[in-house]
Amino acid sequence: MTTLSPAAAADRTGVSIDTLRYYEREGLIGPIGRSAGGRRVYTEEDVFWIGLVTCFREAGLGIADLREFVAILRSDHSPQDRVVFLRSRRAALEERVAALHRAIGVLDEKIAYYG
Amino acid sequence: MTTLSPAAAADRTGVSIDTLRYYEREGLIGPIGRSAGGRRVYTEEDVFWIGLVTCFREAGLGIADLREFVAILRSDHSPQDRVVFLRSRRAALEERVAALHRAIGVLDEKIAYYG
DNA sequence: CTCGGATCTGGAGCGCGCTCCAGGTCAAGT
DNA sequence: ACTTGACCTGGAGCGCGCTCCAGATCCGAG
Repeated sequence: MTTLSPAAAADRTGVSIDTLRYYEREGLIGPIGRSAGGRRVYTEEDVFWIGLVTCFREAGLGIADLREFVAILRSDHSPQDRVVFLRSRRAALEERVAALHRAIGVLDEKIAYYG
Repeated sequence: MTTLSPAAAADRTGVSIDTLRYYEREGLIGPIGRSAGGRRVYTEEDVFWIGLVTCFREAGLGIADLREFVAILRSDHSPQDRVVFLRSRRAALEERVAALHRAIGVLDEKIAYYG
């Protein structure tokens, strides 16, 4: 199984080493395995999960939101509970999309005015 | 012409008095007129402009972005320059929409998995 | 005229999400 | 063995966007 050093993981994910440690402290990823000497060893699975976290961060979710997300997915909640949670998160993201479209609409008005 | 006290303006716009002052300091709105005694007097036009700023804030634009936006719209730039700027802002917002859709897609996968 | 609530200013404080630093450890090359 | 560089931990620092506070001023109600 291929594993990655902290530097390699940072390179692969586009997330800085400091931020990877921060995410781990906050419970968003990991816990990450360690080598005999105590260095972090990232698996492909870790990298995948970091990708998910990054995706949500880019979408504007906060650290607390993601912590909750991780907690729900890893807990022993029923599939129904998970779906309820996931749908509520989805609705929140749709509302952000709507806010963006409102702003884009304003820009389009201005562009039409000057264009 | 109807004008509004700070409290009324805050009530109408949903923006706190402190934040209205902050936006004014930062050059996002105003300058707001003053009464004989030095209190702020908000016009309907001010309220409209605050609405625009709020719209962009809700869409995730930062204070610096909005300051630039205001500066461009108020300056004597040519219509072409304004349109170029507005289009670049529009593209940035579209990218945010794309990021949100990626995240929504991830949620949909999870929902499909559990649902 | 007095009282109390709204507002003023300048500046401090705060939560978030990193980012950086000091001081020490581990590991590979020479 | 020695050097060098990546990595470790705990904690400080920072930029953003407010939010709150102290102390002073204004102004409408009684």
